[in-house]
Amino acid sequence: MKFDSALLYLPPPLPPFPRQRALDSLLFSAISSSSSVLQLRQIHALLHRFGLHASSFLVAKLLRRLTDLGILPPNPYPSLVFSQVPSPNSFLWTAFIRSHSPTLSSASADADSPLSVYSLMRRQFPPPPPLTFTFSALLKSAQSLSDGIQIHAQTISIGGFDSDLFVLNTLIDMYIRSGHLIHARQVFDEMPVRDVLSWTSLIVAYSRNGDMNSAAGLFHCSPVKDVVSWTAMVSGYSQNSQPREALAIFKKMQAGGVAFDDISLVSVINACAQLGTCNYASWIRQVVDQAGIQLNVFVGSAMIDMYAKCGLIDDAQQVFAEMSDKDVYSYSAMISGLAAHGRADEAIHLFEVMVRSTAVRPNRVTFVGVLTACSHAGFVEKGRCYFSLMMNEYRITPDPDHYTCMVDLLGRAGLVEEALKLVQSMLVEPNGAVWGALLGACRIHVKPEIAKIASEHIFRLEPDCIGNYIVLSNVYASAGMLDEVSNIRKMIRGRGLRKNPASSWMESGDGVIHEFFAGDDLHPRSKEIKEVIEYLLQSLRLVGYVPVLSSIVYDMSDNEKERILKGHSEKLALAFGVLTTVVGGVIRIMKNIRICEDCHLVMKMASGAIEREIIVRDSLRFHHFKSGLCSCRDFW
DNA sequence: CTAGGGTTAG
Repeated sequence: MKFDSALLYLPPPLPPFPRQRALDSLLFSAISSSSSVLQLRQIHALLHRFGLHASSFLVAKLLRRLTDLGILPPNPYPSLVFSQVPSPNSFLWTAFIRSHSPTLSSASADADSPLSVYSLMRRQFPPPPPLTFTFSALLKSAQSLSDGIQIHAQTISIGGFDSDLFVLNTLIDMYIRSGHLIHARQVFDEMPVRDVLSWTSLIVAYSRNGDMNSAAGLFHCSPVKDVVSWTAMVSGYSQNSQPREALAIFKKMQAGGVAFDDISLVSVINACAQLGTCNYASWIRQVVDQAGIQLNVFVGSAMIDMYAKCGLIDDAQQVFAEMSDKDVYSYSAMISGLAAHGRADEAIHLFEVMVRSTAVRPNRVTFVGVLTACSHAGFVEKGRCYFSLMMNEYRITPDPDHYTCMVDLLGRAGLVEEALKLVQSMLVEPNGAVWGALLGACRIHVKPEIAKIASEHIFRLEPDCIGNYIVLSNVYASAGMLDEVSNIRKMIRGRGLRKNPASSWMESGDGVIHEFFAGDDLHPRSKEIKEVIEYLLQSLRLVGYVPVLSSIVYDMSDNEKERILKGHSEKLALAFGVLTTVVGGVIRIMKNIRICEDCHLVMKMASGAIEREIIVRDSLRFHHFKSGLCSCRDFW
């Protein structure tokens, strides 16, 4: 039997008197705008008073509002509300089915599942005709593939809806949610008609799977594109760490005359954060301002994060101050940013303000930020306090990220044995980062025995990560264990790993990136760069600079060590900065590994000698060098 | 009434 679906969309029959219709719509909007169960109960009482509690129209709205507020069965209230309607229509049944959506908590008993409510509906006499919404509600609540297939079968057996665009889109969505992209794709391929939603759903699914090639292929073929599908591509690239592609597709979107909105910009801001350069930061700020986009929590948090990652921590703070609404993301982004810039006191202060004077509750990410702040500043006791505060007060079970912070905190402060004990006491399996933090501590404090333990785990977890081998080799070299050093070298060769070279780079005013490798003379201005370094180091010697030869752990003559130190890539970048930036301007350098002691000393002294602020972003954090001092207070 | 968004460690 087929239904004429057009008939089903007719509005409910008009009530006899206009007065009552006005009352209906008054109550309807009252329900829509109510934000608590108490209010809904009061409205429900009003429905009784006016004899409207049997109205499918109003009760369906009431049920949907209850569902949105999370008042779901097994709470008896929705069923009570429903049961007061003697002959519910299809809309009300659908709302009732929706209210049985399985949520976070109790796996609902079979008798309470949306599907069983649907069977109940079909057993009515005469059965209310199902709507496309009915199947969409069922599909949305499907928890498993078999649920979904069963529901899909129902739509076919009843007929009429098996080729409905809305139902099929929901079906695609169901397959994607249950992780069956291939089934989703099959439905998509067999659909008689597709709209922009069908295309976008699949594009997003592919990009969440990390498959941007398939996503881009689909996007390219899609005959209809709108701001949402374009944004899906931008965010796909940005979430898959392809910021340049994200920006490229955003520019294409603009060129195509598609107006962006705040949601699109969030992904673009994110891409700029990954690039970490000031030019893109100021470009996107202009785009945001010119378009008159409000700094809501999404745009604002993304912006805070971006400024922090571009080394513009003051701008990040300014955005934070400008935001009228702040949530846990905004606070976490600001706290992590301050932590990365070594401004631990401010990070901790902000955390205290947040918990004391706002209703914002910290989450696990917030604590990662607070703990990193402590570890970057060497606040051992404070770090311990926040770690237990997190567990005891906020009932957050520490995850490997939190342990990484704690191991780093203890280990860097010299409590390497305690850090090892902490790792061994973990209830969750330590990951590579946790062991890596411990290994890093062993390098600073030369603990070859513990380094051996850490590296055994880390080589198992991250066999291809070259950095770990190098750190271990440096520990052995510092301890004078030369046999072990050559063993590591053999290991690296045996596993076919290659060093990715240390490099530093700078962005010039026109946005071009200039990259330098240790000891290279590839840059066109290499000759001048060398001259600047020579001149700079010589003048620094006059005010007491002595090369930190211990930064080179390998066995060679002091002259050779000095020559190598001179060629470190951040020194090349510094010299290039001196040559190319305006007098008095900030010199910003980025670096793919950690800065060495000798370069750190040179940066400090140079910042005083040439009266320039120098900001170095190494692989872990920012150093702000100014007037002969570093923001890290020489603790890194 | 189904498609796109922000904070996380070595």
